[in-house]
Order: sequence, then C-alpha cells, then structure tokens
Amino acid sequence: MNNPAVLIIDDEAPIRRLLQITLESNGYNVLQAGTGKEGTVMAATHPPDIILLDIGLPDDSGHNILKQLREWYNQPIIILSVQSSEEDIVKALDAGANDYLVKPFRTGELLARLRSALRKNVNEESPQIIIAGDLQLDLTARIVKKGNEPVKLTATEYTLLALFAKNEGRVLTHHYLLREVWGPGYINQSQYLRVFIAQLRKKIEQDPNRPKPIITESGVGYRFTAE
Amino acid sequence: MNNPAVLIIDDEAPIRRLLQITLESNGYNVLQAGTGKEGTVMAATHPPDIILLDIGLPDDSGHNILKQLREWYNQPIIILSVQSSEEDIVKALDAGANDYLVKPFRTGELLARLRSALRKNVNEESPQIIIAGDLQLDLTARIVKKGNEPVKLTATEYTLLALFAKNEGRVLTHHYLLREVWGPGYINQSQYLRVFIAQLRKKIEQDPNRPKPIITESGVGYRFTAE
DNA sequence: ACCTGCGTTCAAAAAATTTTTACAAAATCT
DNA sequence: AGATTTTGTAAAAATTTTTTGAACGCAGGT
Repeated sequence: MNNPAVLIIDDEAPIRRLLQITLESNGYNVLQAGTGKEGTVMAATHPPDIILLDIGLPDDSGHNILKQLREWYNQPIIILSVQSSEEDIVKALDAGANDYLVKPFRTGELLARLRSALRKNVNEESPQIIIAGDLQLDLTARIVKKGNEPVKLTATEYTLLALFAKNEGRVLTHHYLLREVWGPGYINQSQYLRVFIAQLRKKIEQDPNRPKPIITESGVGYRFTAE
Repeated sequence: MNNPAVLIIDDEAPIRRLLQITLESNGYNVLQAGTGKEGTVMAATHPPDIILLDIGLPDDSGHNILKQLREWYNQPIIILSVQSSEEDIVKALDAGANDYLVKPFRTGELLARLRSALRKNVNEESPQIIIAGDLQLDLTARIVKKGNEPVKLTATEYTLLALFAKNEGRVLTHHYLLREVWGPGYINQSQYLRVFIAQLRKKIEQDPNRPKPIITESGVGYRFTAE
C-alpha cells in the first residue's frame, strides 16, 4: 500500500499535532478531526485506510462514535484512551475496535500496531486481475477490457464495477452499493444505481447467448457473476 | 465459528492450566504445547484458529518460533510475554504477531482480544453454507443451488427459506413465520404462507422418491429437514 | 462564451413480484 | 364414512421494482 491514509479523531490539538508529525514522517497521509461528529463525516467523505480514535471526546461518548463507524466502516480502528480499566478495553474491543492503546503510549509501539493492523488488509487483497467471461479487470491499473478491446468507463462506473468484481458471486444490496459508491448520505437514491447499472450493462454486456454478468436480484440488489 | 480451536504455547504448566480452564469455559477448544518445537508441530498437525504464544521459552527464542510459524500459518497469533519493553513489542508485531499482551494480563481483556482477532477472520471468509439434501444455501452470498443449478428465488421466498434453513429440523409455526417474514401485522394472513410454501416447494423440490424437504405439520406449521 | 462529458433527475414502459380470489385436495375430527 | 377444517394450487389483479429514454445542469477545457 502506498502511503496509507490515517484518520486521527482526537479532541486534544497538541496530541493530534504530535501524531501528525510522527505519522507523516513515517510515510502516512494524515487526516484530522477534533470531534466525533467531524470524524464520522470525514471518514465517510475521505475513507481512510485506518482510524485512530481517542475515546473520551467532548461532544459524544467515544463508544457511540465507534459503534456508529462500525456500522459501515470495515477497515481497522485503533482506540487511544487514558482509560485503562478492563471494562473500557473489553467494551471497545467488543464494539468492533481492532486494538486498544492506553495513553500515554509509546510511539514505536503505536507505529508497530499500525503496521500490524494494516498488514492483514494487504494480504487479503489477493488477485488484482479479475476475469469474468470475456471481461478482464485490472484493479491496480484501473483498466477494463472486453475481449481485447479496452472499455472506457467513467469514474463512478468503474467504482461500481470494481466493487462488484471484488464481491463476485455475492448479492450486494442497493443500500450497500449506494453507500460504498456514492457515500452514506445517498442510501435512498436507488435511482442513481439503476441508471448506472444500465450504463454499465450497455458497456460490458457480452454476446446475447451468454448469461449476463450483472444479475438483478429484484427487491434486494445486484450480483456480479463470472460464469 | 463453532468452538474455535486455540493453541497455547507456553512453558509454564500452571499458566497453561489456567488458560485452559478460562478458555474452555468460554467455549474454546484448547490445544497445549510446552515447548516451541512441540508447538510448531502441533500447529502443523492440528491447525488451530488462533495461537497464544508465550515469548520466553526455554528451547528456542520465542521470536524464532513466531517467525517459523508465520512462514505458513496465516491465522492470528497473540503474544503473551513478561517483557514489556517497546523493543520486544515492536519486534514481535513486526514479525507477524497480531497482538501483544504483557503478563500478568487480565482475563477479560485476553478474551476480548481473542474475540477481536477471530472476528475479522469470520467476517472475511467462511461463508455460512447450509446443505440440505442436494440443496445448498450460501447465506452470506445469498445464493441457493439445487444440485449444481442456481435456483432463482424472489426476496420473500429467500427470506422464508433462509429462516427454515437456520432452524433446520425445528417446527416453525404459522404465527412465527408470518411475523418474521411479513411482519407483526400479518400473523393472520396464513394464506400468504400457503402460497409461498407452494412456490418454494415447486422451486426446490427434489427427486420424487426423496422425502420432501418442507414438511407440513398440520394445524401447527412447517418444518424444514435436511434428511 | 461555447462545447463536451459526466452525473443527476424525471417519467413512462416493461418486467417481476406480491396479494387476492376461488376452488381442489388432503388431513383431521366426530 | 361423512363433515369440517386445514392445506395446496392456479390464475387474476394489484403493486412494486426495474429498465429505459430523455432532458437538465454543472464543471473543465477550448
């Protein structure tokens, strides 16, 4: 991964600044938020590769923010907290946190735990080239070919298709697709989805005899299949 | 995951025993090894879902064992250690450990970190697949296959079948099915149920010689059976 | 200022699904 | 066995969802 993006959610500006310096000098792109609300918005608009969340924020209990984030955010979340009680730690981990560091923490350890949390996700992203019928997706190069002809896709179309390719065979709900492609604020705009599915189909659809690669699951969502 | 298997590699028998009792009473299957060598062999012969590795063993530096395990073992490894120096922690995490707990650790925290480490693997893989005769339900992908042919189900039909599959062998009352599938306001619309049971049967019914998978319990409800 | 490409919105047509209705078949009770 | 209740099936009507075409507006480039 090139320059992973880290979102820091912490109400103490000095700590944010310290973290920013440390992280940036170690090759991370740093985003910051001073409140939980700001943090959830930023996570939605610029989804980072990992979140550092300080529990004990002014505008909302950090646990609520964690819960809120976990409803849709699937990347690692590391908790930073002055609370060292077992109860706090267990609560946060069971709410979906991946790790919990007690403040004051050691910089080297934080960096190591960041690397550890990010490592897994790298391993998961296995085949970067996906074949589906006569379709060929190169997710790293962002190139789509049908047969041997390159297919020209717009940004949104590509995001949508890539999402399908990464979840081949699985049904993706309208809800999920809208949130991933357009953002959490668009989960009711199913019309967008319909229009773009139609456009995608027009561009990537194969011989009429073959089964179509994007299957409609009426009332539920869509499924992309390689068969 | 049903009863995840945990491998404890620790040279102190009392600690192993303590861990065993704690873990078993929390629904884990426990494997034990008193030396690093024994541990690597056991991990290879009975691959556990997660490993608890005490660094500081007699026959080999724990770090070497960690490195050795990581050459092929992809499940989470949590380090337990009396060493709390930053150097040790960073070294272990960078060698592939997923977490690092300093002894003496708190039991609740250990359990929470176990859950956290296992959670990811559950989410990422292990599709929940239920087999019933020649029927195959993939509850995560929302796919139903009969033999090798995919079966096309509507949203309601699928909800109903998934409910049956999750309660295989159990009688589900009309009342219950109507409430779960259509909602609490529909518990008297038994006609809906009849129609959809008929449609489901038409789609998933097997060879006429086989017993039918959806059994009518007259006056009570229906039962789905895998045999 | 004028294109052009892209994303969004709207609306009507088409398709799929659910609900309703009516009646046949089966099971249960007396 | 006969009556009664419960269940199964088919087809229609009603509703929902999807597809499709067209048009609008914004932003970047010329």
